[in-house]
Amino acid sequence: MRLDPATYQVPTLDLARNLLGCVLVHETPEGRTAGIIVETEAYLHNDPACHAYRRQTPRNAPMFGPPGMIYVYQIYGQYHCVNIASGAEGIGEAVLIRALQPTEGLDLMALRREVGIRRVKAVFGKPHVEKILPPTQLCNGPASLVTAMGIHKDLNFQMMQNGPLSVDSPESLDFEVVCTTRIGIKHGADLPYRFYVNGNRFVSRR
DNA sequence: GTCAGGATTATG
DNA sequence: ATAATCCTGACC
Repeated sequence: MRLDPATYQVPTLDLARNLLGCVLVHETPEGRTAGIIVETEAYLHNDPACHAYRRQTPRNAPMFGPPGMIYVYQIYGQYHCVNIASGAEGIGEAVLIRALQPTEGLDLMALRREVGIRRVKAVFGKPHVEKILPPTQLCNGPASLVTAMGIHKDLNFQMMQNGPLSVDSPESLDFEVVCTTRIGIKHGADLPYRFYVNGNRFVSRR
């Protein structure tokens, strides 16, 4: 069942924490994929690592939308990451989804990932070699999970409260949360805005 | 118009 | 450790 809309109406750091254990679901013509959110990062309006730190621009506009708005952006020319806008409308904040524990559509996820890998290999000009991705490597990074879930830029500005991409209520809350510094950023690297499920094997950078 | 750089990933 | 890759935002 989809999260109650009120769930998104909390401070961004709280949302990042509360999203752990919830289930990200994407319904597409190819099939349904889903996974438990096991790692997130918060990006606040007064945080130098935040895309919305300076001003509102065409790219970061979804971050200024109402809580629950989807923000998909491209990074390093070839990857995409998905965020959920948070905080009051007009304030640019969001939660980055960094890793999932896959629960549904693992075959479809593997297929989507394989196509992505094949594309990378083609760029390198090397022959394609069949690669078998274990479940732990299907969604263990922000760009990996976006590929596995079939998330595209066309979800930008859409809402988690309705539409094909959604977050469902947790099936279990029987886990401990670890809070540490974020990954892959230069500015604000010392801020403890990363949250993950303690001991979970599906978290990135294990 | 120009240009440096990035919330990553796969490979060596 | 490093290349791949291109869009975005800053600046002139």
